Amino acid sequence: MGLETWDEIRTAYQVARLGTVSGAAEALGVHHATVIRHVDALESRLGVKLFQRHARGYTPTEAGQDLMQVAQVTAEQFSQLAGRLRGHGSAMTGELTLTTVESLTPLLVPVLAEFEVEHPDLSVRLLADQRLFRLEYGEAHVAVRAGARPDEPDNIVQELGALRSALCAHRRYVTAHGPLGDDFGAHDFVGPADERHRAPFYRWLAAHVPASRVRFRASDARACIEAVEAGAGIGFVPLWRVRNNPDLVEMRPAEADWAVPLWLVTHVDLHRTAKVQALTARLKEAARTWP
Amino acid sequence: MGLETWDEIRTAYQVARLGTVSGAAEALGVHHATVIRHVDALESRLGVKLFQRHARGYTPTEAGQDLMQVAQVTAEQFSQLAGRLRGHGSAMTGELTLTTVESLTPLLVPVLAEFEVEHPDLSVRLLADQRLFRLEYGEAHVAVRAGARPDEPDNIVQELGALRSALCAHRRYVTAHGPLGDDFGAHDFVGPADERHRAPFYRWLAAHVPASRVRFRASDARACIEAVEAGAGIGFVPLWRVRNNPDLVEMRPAEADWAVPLWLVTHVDLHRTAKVQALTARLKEAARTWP
DNA sequence: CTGGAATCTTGCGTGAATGCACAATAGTTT
DNA sequence: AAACTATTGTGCATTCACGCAAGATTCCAG
Repeated sequence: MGLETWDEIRTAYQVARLGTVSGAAEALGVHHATVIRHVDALESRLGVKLFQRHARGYTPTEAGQDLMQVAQVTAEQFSQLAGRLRGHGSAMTGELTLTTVESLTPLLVPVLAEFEVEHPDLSVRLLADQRLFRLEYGEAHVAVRAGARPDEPDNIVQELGALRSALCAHRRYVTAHGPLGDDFGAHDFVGPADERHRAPFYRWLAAHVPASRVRFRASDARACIEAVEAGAGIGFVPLWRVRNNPDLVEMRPAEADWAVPLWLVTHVDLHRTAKVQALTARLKEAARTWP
Repeated sequence: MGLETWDEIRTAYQVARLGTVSGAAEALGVHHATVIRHVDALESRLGVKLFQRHARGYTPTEAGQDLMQVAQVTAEQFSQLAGRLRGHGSAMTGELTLTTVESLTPLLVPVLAEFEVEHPDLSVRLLADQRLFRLEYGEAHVAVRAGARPDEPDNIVQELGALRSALCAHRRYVTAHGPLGDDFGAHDFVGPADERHRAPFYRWLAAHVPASRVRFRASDARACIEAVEAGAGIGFVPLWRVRNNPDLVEMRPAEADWAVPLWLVTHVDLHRTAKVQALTARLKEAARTWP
């Protein structure tokens, strides 16, 4: 209680610094009367005289000099702060956090690593977990989402290509069971624990493959892929993973219907910052080279 | 340019600290609409988003966190300042300057020395010079003036007794010239350089002693007294000085008309401070013991 | 000593900032 | 699932702070 109006302190500071009400008023861009009222209010609330008034101007008392010194430091702090804050919008410094689902991290990590090298003052953080990190609370600047188009308010959504998958199996499985024809009865499949899974390729699976032929089921997408790579059967594997694993055999090429759309999501408050703009541009550029 | 409204920074600080507009509004004692408007104004003027808005509250961005840290320091500084400022009015610390004419310093010095011992945190300063120090510009807190009652505006004037003088001479002079009767023709007097001097005892001198009998004249009061003490003739010497000098002889006792009134003057802005009150009380107490 | 310049001071009218009320949204609890 | 609470967002009326201008005082110069 006492110094709750910081603007009045600022006014008193200018008066103490310049010595006259008129000078302070000009420096502050306000009227003399306002300056006088601010000082009067401050003094009466504090119960202390800050200035001695005379016809030549205002001379600060000891209390006024004390206030002036404190306010001087404050003014400098705020000035520096203003400079830094402008930078926050346009400079490439500080942290930059991207969140996504775990299964996409192998795709994103190379892009992020390259991006971090290009911007040394930027500390890039990748937040991947089972749970969905929300942008609203400032946990991340950018999110890469898969599946249905996000439509949360205050979020800006951009297309980021699609994640195409092929029906694959380990070459050991192929040598044992032969290629995949139109008859699925002789083959083992890998699928989701939940038969009603919403992913487009799993809807295709449920529609075209008898449930009895899905011999391995897992709730986690990564587990399903690893099962395929271990030779448990035929399942959907993202094309980028197929390229990196020579032991995998494409039993049926990727169909357009199986593609899972990817979305680049940013919070509207952060979307215009240079950092976010640079990263989203980089991600969209990289997405064009994805299979 | 940018952070000129300190109140808005204070508002944003509370929002960043408490996380919600409502909480900040309650802490600040204003309506939450005001808080929103302050933050909006600050952001639009800076061109930087300070907060991410969501239904749970406001989460500070990096810029907002930066502002919060700076404002936190400022808030603490101002809080400490407020404490100190209250002290300035009621505590006995810092400087305390008293100004007077040179001739009164021997009377005041003992009182000030005693006062300084009683208040160790107080640094007492005595400003005495030929020129008159004015209280208006903060050069001194208290002034002791002699002569006509000061009537400068914004100054508080209190009576401080009177300076009584007697007509004295050195005992050598008395042995040489004899005592002072009603005939002044046989005596030598010491008087002011300006015959029309306004001091009451000098008016008496001009009225009762022929100018030709004033054999020694000096413009400085101290010089006149020293001339008397040196045996140059009969002159006016303050009673306190007579008491301290056994060589002086009172040729004619002090008359009430000769007394020079003393005034205790303080600036209205500083009059109520504890320091000034203590000193003026001490001075008035000491004045009662003066001859 | 008299005019002039600069300053502070104060009453008055206007406008911008504030408070209020209601709406909308999301999270929480029953 | 539904009611409840706590939050933000916005249009409208009001008030308070601001700018303006005239007055008062002091200091300075000729």
